[in-house]
Amino acid sequence: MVRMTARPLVTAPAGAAPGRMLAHPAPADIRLTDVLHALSDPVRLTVVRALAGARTELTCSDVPLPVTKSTTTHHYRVLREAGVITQIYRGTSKMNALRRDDLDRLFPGLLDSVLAAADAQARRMGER
Amino acid sequence: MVRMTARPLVTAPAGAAPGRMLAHPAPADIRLTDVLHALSDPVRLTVVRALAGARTELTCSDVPLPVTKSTTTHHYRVLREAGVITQIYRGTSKMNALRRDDLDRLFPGLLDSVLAAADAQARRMGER
DNA sequence: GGCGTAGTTTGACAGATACCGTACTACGGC
DNA sequence: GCCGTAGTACGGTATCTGTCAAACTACGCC
Repeated sequence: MVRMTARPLVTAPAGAAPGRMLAHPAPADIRLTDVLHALSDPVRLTVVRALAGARTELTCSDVPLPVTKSTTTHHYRVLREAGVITQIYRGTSKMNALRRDDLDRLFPGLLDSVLAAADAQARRMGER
Repeated sequence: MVRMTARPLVTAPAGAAPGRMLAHPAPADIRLTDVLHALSDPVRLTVVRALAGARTELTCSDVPLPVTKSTTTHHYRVLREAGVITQIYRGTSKMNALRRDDLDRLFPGLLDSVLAAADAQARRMGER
């Protein structure tokens, strides 16, 4: 049984100022209910689906969302704090990526089943 | 492509009064975000896990919860309205069951992966 | 340095939510 | 009919949540 690190993760570019550091929950602190809640919002589900389909990290503005920039900031923050994504500043942008490895290790199959469910839902909505 | 029924489902014992009828969303009206939200609450997740583990329907009070009866009523209602469970009155009680068939048809694998994730989380919390 | 852009902070708002307590309804058994 | 129990409606509370607007910070480019 491997004990997972319990220290919060911080991402920051080299030589970054404090305002450019982003705290993330350690894997051991990621809670299923927080993850499910983060994924239960339509806007955030759109973000996660986009990240899942991308070959690389995406900036916040790479994903068109039907809300303002400040609300976008809020949503990405929820995802980060729930442990669903990592974020790191790069220049004026912020790169986002799914914490696939962590999520798959903690909750095997969950992320993929949610993504598949979202695809199914979108298909159903699209054809109605 | 089979079009699913769009009419809300109503459960009621034979010859029941209106107050004993319970409306449920039709399968086509079940939304992934509503399901995920319903499952994202610790109390409701406890209910769902108990229902999943039971061989038969359970009454509301069969599942010990750390909240009052009125809050219990609220939680079961959220689950029903999200399409996660069915409820039907039987005498003074209300029988609850997971809508496994509907959920598996709409979102294949989702319920099982959430249940497995909840098991994993509980194991982790139990051993910490 | 100025400018434009990505993203943030702050405050506000309206609505939702989990929770409780109280009084109530409906039922089943005696 | 009475009693006990399962569950509900209602009102209230405190908190949360998604959203916006406005002002702001940080960066990269010229």
